[in-house]
Amino acid sequence: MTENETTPGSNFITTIIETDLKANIHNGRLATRFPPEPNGYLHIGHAKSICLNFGVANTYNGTCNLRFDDTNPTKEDVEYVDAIMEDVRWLGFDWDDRLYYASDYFEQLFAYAVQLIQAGKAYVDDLSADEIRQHRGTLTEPGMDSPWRNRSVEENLSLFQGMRAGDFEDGSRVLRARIDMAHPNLIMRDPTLYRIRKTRHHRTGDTWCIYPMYDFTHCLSDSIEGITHSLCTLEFENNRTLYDWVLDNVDATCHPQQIEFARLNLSYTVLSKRKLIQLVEEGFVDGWDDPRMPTICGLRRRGYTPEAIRSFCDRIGLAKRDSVVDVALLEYTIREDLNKRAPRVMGVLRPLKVVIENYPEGQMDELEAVNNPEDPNAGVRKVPFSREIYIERDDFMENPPKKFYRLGPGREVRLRYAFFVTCTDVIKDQTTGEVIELRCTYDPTTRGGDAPDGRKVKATLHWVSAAHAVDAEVRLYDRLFSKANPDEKEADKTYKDFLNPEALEVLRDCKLEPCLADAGPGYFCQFERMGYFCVDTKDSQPGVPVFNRTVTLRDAWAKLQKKS
RNA sequence: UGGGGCGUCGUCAAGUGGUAAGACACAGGAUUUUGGUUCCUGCAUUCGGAGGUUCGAGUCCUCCCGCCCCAGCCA
Repeated sequence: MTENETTPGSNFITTIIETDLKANIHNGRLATRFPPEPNGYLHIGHAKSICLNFGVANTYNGTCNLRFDDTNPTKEDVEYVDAIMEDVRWLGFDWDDRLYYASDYFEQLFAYAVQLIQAGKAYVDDLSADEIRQHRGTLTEPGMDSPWRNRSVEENLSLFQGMRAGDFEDGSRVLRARIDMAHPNLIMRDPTLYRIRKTRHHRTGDTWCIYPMYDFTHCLSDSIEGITHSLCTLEFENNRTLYDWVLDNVDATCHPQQIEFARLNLSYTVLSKRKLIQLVEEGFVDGWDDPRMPTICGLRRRGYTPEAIRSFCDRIGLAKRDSVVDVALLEYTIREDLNKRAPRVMGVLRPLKVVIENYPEGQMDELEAVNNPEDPNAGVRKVPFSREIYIERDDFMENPPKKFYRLGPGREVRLRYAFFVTCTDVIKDQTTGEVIELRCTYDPTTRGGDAPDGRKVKATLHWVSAAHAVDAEVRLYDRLFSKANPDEKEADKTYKDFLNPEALEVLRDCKLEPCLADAGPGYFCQFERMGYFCVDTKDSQPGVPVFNRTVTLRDAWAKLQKKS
């Protein structure tokens, strides 16, 4: 990847980093980390964090670790760690040998907890979860000390060892930091450090039955790894006080700086893990990699490229204010990337048969077509033309309105790279009145698409020779929600009520150019005038391709129609 | 109404006391064998509001308003 693709623009975090580097705060060292919990699939919001963390490491000659924050065995699974690694790699980032797991630090973390107990700064509490909540107080009232808050160091030590040894049941006791039950920041009212969970962990198995909490684990993991700047999202701002407290009250040598930034919100989509899970589990989509999903694997299957996603992340900026980025920007970045790279091909999605009456039966012509007008190196190809072809149903109107430039009775248009044709007759279904076929004549002197007499035509249509067409299924994808902010409160409605029924339309008798017969997974192209498409990685079979629409082309005509 | 944050164009976002970048979106126009691409043009006399300091304020001060986060043995 090129330098500027991974170089986020200047923002408040790069400003801090540059200042720190200049001041030699960490001996000129920069170390970041991307710390996902392996309890779900990565989505475009994670991509923002990945691009930030790996991006600044690249820019400032630092390092970025991949660390799994796997401290809650009830929610986590190796399925997710594998998927996360695949997605980070696919996005174009490399952690070299710096792959870590918080669970690797369980023994060290336990020792740090013992330090806290020995210093009288942590205690074993026998209160139930309910009682702890009741003792916590409220936003405006101070909490109350637990009756177990003043146990001796010896008793705490022995109890904590007992917790580790499995002597107590889940939920019967926790280890708590001994801070201040009247602290104005609720996070600091004797936060839980360890809980008992007799659950098998996907990496440590049954070695442990007590597991450290996020607030205790994260800062120490950062410290152990020598992280210099610990970048996280805004909802952890309150936790920073505890992050610093733990590091200040234990003999940690490295004290990273936690900096919070606003998480990504995208219009017309939801990004909360809880909602994404619901969409999958309740069958609103076909899985985590459903091309309608904002997950990395969904976007990948949809045809988004790593380059486009990185470009998007660079363009959205970074700040501390809550914001909603317009999904149009994401669509812009994929078009921008594919425009330069996608080969052009003709594909008729909703076919309408056209017979060229003055073109000899049984004859065939091979026309030369440019593979990509944006890329001379892409070369040319031959496209077969014959008496019977298909054009797009939307490219013909029996009673064309004012600004409709395409085909109509008696009108002449250009078939791309082929000939000028004029519509001479419209054939309809006797009973339904539906247009089922068009009769045209062609001008043989316009071969290639230019008229020797210099006459012009208002439209150029894509087409496919009927005899040579490849039949294919094409899936038209669109935005998952029809409402810009699906989370906005509206009388007894939830985001699920705003799912866009047109987010998926399956077309089964599409006619594609013959060169697409062997297109396999990984192939992407532009169907001229229609949009960018890619071969579906799951449902496509050799010889029977399935294409996914990644994004439409910008469409001035559609915009005009919408207006009227 | 405890504490922590945040308010600059429709949407993101620069700006760090010297006279409001850029991008997307939108609207015009030009070129075009994709109503695509590309190229031009327009798009905040004003920075949540009101006062104040200053020769000068989006930037500093005061007060007010609005939004977000925190009462998991989740992360």
